[in-house]
Amino acid sequence: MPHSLFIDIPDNFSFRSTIYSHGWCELAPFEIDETNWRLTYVFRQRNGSRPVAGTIFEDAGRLRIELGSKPVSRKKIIDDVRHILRLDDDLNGLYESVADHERLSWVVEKSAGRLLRSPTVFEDLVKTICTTNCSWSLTKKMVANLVEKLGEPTARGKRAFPTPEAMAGVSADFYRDEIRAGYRSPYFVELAEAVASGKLDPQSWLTSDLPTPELKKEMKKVKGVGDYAAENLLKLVGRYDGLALDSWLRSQFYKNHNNAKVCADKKIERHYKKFGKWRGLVIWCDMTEKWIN
DNA sequence: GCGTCCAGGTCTACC
DNA sequence: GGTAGACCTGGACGC
Repeated sequence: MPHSLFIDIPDNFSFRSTIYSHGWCELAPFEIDETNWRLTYVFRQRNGSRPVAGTIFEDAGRLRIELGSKPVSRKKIIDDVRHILRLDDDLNGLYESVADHERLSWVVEKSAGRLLRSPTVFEDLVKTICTTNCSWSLTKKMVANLVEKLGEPTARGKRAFPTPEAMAGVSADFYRDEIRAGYRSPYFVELAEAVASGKLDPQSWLTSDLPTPELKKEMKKVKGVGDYAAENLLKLVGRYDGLALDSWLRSQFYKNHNNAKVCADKKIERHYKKFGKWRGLVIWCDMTEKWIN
């Protein structure tokens, strides 16, 4: 007998647009079923209890979470789902800024703009470092290795994303040899030790009062986090005033707005300047239109 | 089969 | 503050 939880769907929310908003749905312990439009994630639980896998899908106008076993805390699972799907984000400002735009009005129609994220900023931070200077296939492999080799198993064998403590418990050689993380290996050891010891609290970035440029500086203190990674993380904590330009985003801009010719980042920045604090989200929606539509 | 390039960049040393 | 060179990995590509 499955254990199911239900969440009402808020206005301006699209389950499909959200779970397919960027590549995160392909990174373990997320799994996406594009045939039936279901998203599975392995949730950590409180009190040292085993993680539990949950599959999220739309069911009669609500979101249903079908769990592999009875949860210790229903509230913890629901809070995590609300967080990863950005159910409580207010994107009215984004929609107002693109509503009359010839090329971008679809964002309103499709209720796009909610970027899927992990339950913890630590997990998003590690995953973001795994996206730097490598192919997407290698990113997926590194993250899958982290989950497979360091994640705690559910009763049925799926695994959660590893805790900072678990990641701090292995050496740089382990990251090199088992995770295939290459030069990122010592970065992961340093990061995990800092978070496990309480010296660094990435979760506090969600509610930080720091202005965005200052918060970005804080993020860049983490080894392996540069401009792109910090701006990607800023988006995941709800700040969209950085473009998070990477090679993929640049190439898409060249194709869509510059006759496939390379141009300086400043030109890209000028193009989206008018969208103000929403510009990071606007460029992302603009470049991923084909994914959603 | 082998060498080179480069992908959802960043760090360090040097100027 | 700006820039060159090094850095792991693994898939794609040319030869």
